[in-house]
Amino acid sequence: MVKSAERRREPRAKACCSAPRRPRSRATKPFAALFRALGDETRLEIVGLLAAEGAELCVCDIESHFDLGQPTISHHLRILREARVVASERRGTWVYYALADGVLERLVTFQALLRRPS
Amino acid sequence: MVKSAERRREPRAKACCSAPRRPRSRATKPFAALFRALGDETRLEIVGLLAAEGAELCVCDIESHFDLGQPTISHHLRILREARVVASERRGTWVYYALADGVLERLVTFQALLRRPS
DNA sequence: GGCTTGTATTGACAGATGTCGATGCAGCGG
DNA sequence: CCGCTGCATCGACATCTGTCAATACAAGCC
Repeated sequence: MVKSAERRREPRAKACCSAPRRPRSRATKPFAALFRALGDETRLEIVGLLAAEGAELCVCDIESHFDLGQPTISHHLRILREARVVASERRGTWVYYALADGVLERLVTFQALLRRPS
Repeated sequence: MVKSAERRREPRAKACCSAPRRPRSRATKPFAALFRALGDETRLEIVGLLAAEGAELCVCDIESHFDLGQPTISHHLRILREARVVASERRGTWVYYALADGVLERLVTFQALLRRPS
């Protein structure tokens, strides 16, 4: 019952938090915008849609999968575009959206940050 | 009989968007909460901190890295905990936080969803 | 030119979110 | 017992965000 091994840090010292404010170690910040863009069910579903198609979809195609107005879809697409999650290209009347290059790479890079012990 | 335009939306069938509303293909939804938790700079920095330490940190240790009040840090830690990004354990007076198991696996799973052509 | 369709932008609104100060609560030590 | 320290919760506030209706813009067709 008595856990002999206090993992780290014996609470002997009065102050546990003696660490003097490290210098903002990691480059995690550039990922916040990416995750914020992915942190909405509708947008994530759009991403899944584009991944499932493996190709491009025009806005009205995407819109037809949701019970949301066209301006709302356009709004979400803009957020995804500004986070470089998707890319758009106009062809004639239609604007086609597809997954942007490098999205998977960015996720892999973030994973590496988590994995590396230092 | 037109397809189920439940809302006030009546798609005039036309050229590009004839795709008949696929059945919500992917299981992307469970990831939205994860990404929402990661979609904040402070929280992402906390995650990077715990990954960098490769171990546990008590709240006051974490707090000392930010110019934010203790209740705010506690709030972010709760969000991370509820998204199962971190896990907490009380030992004596202190509560230690560490990266939760399975975070990397969840990211890998999401990547696989993006990678798979269908 | 006008008309029609597809998409983006604007303005407004309710609800969610990040932050703080104040307070509560749990453990430890006197 | 009492006080102290580390952490969580509460209440309030300002800001951000998702949604809509209305409108503007772009490109093709009559």
